[in-house]
Amino acid sequence: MKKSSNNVTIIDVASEAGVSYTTVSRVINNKENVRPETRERVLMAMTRLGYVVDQRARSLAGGRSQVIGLLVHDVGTSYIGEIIRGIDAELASAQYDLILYTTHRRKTKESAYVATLTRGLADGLLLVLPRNPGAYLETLRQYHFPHVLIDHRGLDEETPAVAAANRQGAYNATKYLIELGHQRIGFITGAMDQVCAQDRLEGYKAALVDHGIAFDPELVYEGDFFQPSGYTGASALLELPRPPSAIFASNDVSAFGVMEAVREHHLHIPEDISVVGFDDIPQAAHVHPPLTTVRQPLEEMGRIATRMLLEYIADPHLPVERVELPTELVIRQSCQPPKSWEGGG
Amino acid sequence: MKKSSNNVTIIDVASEAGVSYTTVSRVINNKENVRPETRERVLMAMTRLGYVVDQRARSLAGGRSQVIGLLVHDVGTSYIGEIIRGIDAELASAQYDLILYTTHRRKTKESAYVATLTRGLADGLLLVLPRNPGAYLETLRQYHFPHVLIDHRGLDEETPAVAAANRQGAYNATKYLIELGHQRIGFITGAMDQVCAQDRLEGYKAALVDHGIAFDPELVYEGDFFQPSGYTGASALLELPRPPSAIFASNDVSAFGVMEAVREHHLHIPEDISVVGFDDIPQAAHVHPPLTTVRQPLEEMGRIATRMLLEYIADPHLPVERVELPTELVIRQSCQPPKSWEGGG
DNA sequence: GATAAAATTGTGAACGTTCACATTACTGAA
DNA sequence: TTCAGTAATGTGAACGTTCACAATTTTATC
Repeated sequence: MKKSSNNVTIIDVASEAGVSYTTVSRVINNKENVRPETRERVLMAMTRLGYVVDQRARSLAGGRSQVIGLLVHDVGTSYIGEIIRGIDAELASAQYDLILYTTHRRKTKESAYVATLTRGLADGLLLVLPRNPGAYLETLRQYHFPHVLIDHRGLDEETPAVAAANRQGAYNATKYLIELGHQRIGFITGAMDQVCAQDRLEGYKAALVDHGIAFDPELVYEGDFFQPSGYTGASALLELPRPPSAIFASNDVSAFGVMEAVREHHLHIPEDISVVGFDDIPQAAHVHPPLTTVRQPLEEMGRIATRMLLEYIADPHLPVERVELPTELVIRQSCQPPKSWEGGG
Repeated sequence: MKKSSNNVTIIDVASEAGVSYTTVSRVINNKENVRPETRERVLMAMTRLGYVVDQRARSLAGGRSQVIGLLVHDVGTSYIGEIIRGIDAELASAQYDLILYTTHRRKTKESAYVATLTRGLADGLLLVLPRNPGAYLETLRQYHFPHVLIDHRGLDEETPAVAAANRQGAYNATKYLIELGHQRIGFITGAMDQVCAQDRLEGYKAALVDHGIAFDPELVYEGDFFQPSGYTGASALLELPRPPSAIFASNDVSAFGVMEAVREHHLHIPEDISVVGFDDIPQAAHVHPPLTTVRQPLEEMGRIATRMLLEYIADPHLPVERVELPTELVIRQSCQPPKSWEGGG
């Protein structure tokens, strides 16, 4: 790496301070049993020489690397962005750094990849919404490598995880639409290989049933959480012989697609059709009209997962913890009672 | 770190394959002068034992860490997200990983912090829009640590950098508005301690002058690139005795703030007032009406900067390269000729 | 003032690699 | 067959730490 010539090491500091290198190490790591004046002398020498610890060496020798890994499939979405923000905040106070692994890029066998991670620089791993968690989790568990899942319930009860109350959120949003008077409510699903997408669909169905509305498969369009799927899904729903008076999309981004489709059909939100999203990403408040959506506490999820992970790193034998954070319906201006509705309740 | 017991090292592989550990190292690093059958044997042993290289040891011993650092002040914005996407794509093909450093969090002296970075795991550093580049760049240069600036021109011609043609972009957008017939064009600046914000203001001014329109300081509101500043700026401009017929915001996010303010004044875009942004972040296309904006090739900037950085890492003595990528006016539906305008040109 | 106990400091090895150099094995020409 | 020259492999040290343990100093107790 040839990191310049002025690599001042623990040994340089030691001779500058007139002590052994172990003592310097003790000072760095705030170990006890160092005489105050010695500590002081070492500290002085360190600043005088501009010493800074080499994480690689430290980690190799058995310490912590002070780095945690974050495994995501795509950076750059505001969904991930919000989560990272929470992680970062929590990491900052623990003096940890963050290494980013994106899954979409590797060709290697997933489990082999995870093995690399565990040998790598990270002390622990955060996984956001992994596509095929099986491959990862098994390896991680086998290596006893600290890890926490975000926005995913994992394979079984033995996986530490932080998720949102997806089912409940979808239930409440659907209930809200029903109570506004909607009877035909379209639903755009997320990527159905993901548990959260399944949960949201379930919540939607449950609310219908609980309110005496028959579930109509015709009103459900299988999407994938991306905007185009919201667009095509809504287009299909709007062209039904009996179109819905409201559409509930499984995330905000696909709700934006729905809004686009509605506009192209020369209909207005919320006068002609109500729209609800899920996530409450920042721009949900800033589209027109502002989107009513189910708020997922993304930043907090990142925060809590990080806190859990740091605890596992400190003590790998802590019991498995699984957190489900509440979701909250954020009512904005994209919903109103359907046109045909004659009031009452 | 206690990374499980099954830490298979180069030495285990060596004895499994019946060669010395150096030979294994040679195979791993694809060095020449290894007999094909020996190589084969080592490879077999590696897979059999599930060997995976320890980056920390490799890096310590003088190799590459295969990690580059990314210094940003805030993750979670789609501006950064787009850039990261480009970086990530480029890194993937080079088998590099990405470590994220956020500046807003450290209390330590900036230059001391950078020193840490250079001793850390990264082989090089990418800096996105640093707040006070002086502190960083001096240290980096002094340490001969490979680095590339993104979206910032740096202190002098000696800093490798990738930026966008901010001045030209602002010029063209302003010109576009003028050619639509606008004479009073409001301008919301970015954070004026940043060069890109200064450049955009300059481009705006230059276009006015070139088209014989006197620059009116009353029409310029000093913002900070965030949405609220766009909102308050536009509110102020709209309440002027002679309000502008178009507002040009220095980035998309503040343009969203402008749109909000326009709506609150019960005016319509583009009928009553035209709005232009800068950046072309993904949601610019999805607000209502879709925002006309100056496209900055964010992803490409990340990509190119990364490619440059990797070259510097491979050969630190390469000459300093400075790239300015063109910007492009993306015309959507947020602009039209002003109401009062009677055609002609 | 001697002695054990406790606090402080130092020593040596280890972590898993890469690199410079030394050694051995192989090739082909005299 | 012998010798040089090259290709292939091995050896030893180094990278900068931490950790277990050994050695030393200080403190407290009688």
